[in-house]
Amino acid sequence: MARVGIKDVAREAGVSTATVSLVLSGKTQARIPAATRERVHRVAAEIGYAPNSLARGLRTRRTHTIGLVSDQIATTPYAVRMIEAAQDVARERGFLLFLVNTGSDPAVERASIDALLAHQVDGLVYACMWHQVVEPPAGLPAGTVFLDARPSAGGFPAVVPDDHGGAVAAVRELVEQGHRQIGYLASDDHPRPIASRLRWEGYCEVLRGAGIEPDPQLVVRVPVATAAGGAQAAGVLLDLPRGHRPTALFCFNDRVAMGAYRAARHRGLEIPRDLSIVGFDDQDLVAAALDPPLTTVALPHYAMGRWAMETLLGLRDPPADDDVVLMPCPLVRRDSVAPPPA
Amino acid sequence: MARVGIKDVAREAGVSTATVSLVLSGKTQARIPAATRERVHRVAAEIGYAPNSLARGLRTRRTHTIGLVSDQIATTPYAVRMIEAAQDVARERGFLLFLVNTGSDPAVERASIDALLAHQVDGLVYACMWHQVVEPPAGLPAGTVFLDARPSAGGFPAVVPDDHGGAVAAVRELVEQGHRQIGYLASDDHPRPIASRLRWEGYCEVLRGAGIEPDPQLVVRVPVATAAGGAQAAGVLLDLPRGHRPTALFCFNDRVAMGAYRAARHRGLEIPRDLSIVGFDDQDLVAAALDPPLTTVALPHYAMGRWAMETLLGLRDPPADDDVVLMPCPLVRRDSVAPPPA
DNA sequence: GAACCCTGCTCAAACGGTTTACCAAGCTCT
DNA sequence: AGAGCTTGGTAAACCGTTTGAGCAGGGTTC
Repeated sequence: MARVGIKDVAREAGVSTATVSLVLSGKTQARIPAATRERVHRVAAEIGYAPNSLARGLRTRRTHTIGLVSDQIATTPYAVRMIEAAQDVARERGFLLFLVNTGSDPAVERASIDALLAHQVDGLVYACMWHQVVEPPAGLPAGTVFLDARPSAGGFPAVVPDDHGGAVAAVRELVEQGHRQIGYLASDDHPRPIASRLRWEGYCEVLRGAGIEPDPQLVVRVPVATAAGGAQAAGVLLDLPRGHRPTALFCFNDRVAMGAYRAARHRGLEIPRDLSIVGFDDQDLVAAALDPPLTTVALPHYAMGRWAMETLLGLRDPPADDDVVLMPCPLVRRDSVAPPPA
Repeated sequence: MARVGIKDVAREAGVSTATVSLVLSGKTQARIPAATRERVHRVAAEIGYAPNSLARGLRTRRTHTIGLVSDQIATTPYAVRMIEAAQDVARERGFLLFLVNTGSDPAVERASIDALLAHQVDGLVYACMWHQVVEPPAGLPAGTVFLDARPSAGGFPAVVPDDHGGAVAAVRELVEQGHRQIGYLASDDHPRPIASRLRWEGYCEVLRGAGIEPDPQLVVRVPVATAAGGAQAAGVLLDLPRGHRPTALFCFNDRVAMGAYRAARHRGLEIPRDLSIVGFDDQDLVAAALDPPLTTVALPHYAMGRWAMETLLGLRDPPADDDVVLMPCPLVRRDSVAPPPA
């Protein structure tokens, strides 16, 4: 059973393949009377014509496919929203998305990019699951969009979360409630130095703005940003002598905050009465599920994913060269912040 | 700057395009001496030849692409491991993966499948993010593999988690510790009737096997399977009069278990001393992060994803028609189970 | 009545590979 | 010497579509 092609339609409709092509691809400027158009459409439907995008792509040099290469896809669950967003935009515009997960292996990355280019993708998104600065692999086509990653030397459109701004909002929330002694549970996790540094800078900036000199004793690095690490790190801050102990904790992320909850509970501290906590990431699985629900800063994964695909498809003006777009990270107020105890 | 093609290589190497094709596609049975092969390869590398998979696919009728259409991708974070697994297998075999997220919209689903077929994918995976029985859309090519979904009328290879077996393992763990009054926090969430029913059946089976008649009072449906719902549902069981109150809780999933922890804590019950809890799903973000870490049943997302892609690519024998493969759900022992209080 | 312009198409050349059939030259065997 | 085999290739069709150039025939204009 041979596939039915444009020439079968042409034969059945008594026209040439050129006409069929003209009609089916909706070239309205071609001078084809409505009667013929209708006949072609009818025949095509009758005999079950299905187009072959390969042939079309070969001829037109546009495939309506986009490649998305990502370092990871499943490790940080909510980051997958970026991929969802990119896919949504692509689909809305009639594009199909090739998804590749390189596991951060440069050889795989190379091979994947080559395979995608061999498949004549119309564009590439280079995504990371955490905000990182990356050395772009050689041979990326111009116009490749960086998602949640900034190319070390610029030269590509890129979007990353505004970690600094998010931290400012978070810490300002605490300061406005009257806190003066605010601890920061920083990450020392391998791949996320920038995010932690930017958040720390935002933290310092707000404190200084409020006339508080950041106390180095109040920032502790958690070696691996999990609940266990957070519990331990929070512990050292909560065990500080009275008067030195922070009344609020700004946590590198929600998992660390989850650990901070545990540390507080073990010491009989009630949140937010005795201790205010704000997290980062808004992983709703943990942030909203904590008791009390955690005030945190949302990472704009969906917005970044959309932005990336939209600029790739030319639906919005790309930023000036070497300008990295900072996507706002909104504060999500829940119930873990209150004024400090008297 | 025209792309360099096979004919450029041919010209530079002083051979025909046929020879170049033969060499580059590694047809070892063709009688081409090593010297010529080497020359072709060298020239190709020198002038930066990059193959065009479209042209190749057009001719060979195989594109080395697979389409994966999924109802959702980001809602249940760890389910994305299925996609990762499928992608890993595809990549290992030199296949590229088209990812489509339909949002459960039949029109989008239709259009997406048509687009994938137009792109001449070599195969399709139809995936759901929760174990479901689905009415397959019309026009799915034979051999389409169902992932975490069973086609209502059979006819396609399919793999789903062995919810029943997982529940048996979970409840047996409790029974073996000596529990006799075991509550079940069931789900009434809209899209997951099968999973909850199968787990419930496993629960009943183990109890009966141990000579315990399941007590309808001890199963409570949580309308929406979140921590909040779980806390509420667990509360009704924990507030039962002494002697009727369960000593252990089997939870539909880890989020519900998280709520059960909270309900227990509010009532001054210590886990596992006063109450044993086992979850389901092994969402490590919550299961491993709870205090104490939660004993639960793992959903074999990665294994199912691999299985799906492997059978699609013909790397393993497909099951007999209408046979749905049940992937084992292993019990993950952590610290939330102990013998009942004396 | 010649020149020109519409209208409604068609022709055929791409696009970039793969593959089948065939060929020329040289050697071997009888 | 001629048949037959081996070696090292090549020619050309083919995959399914798009698209620029062109053409036949009728109507209009000057």
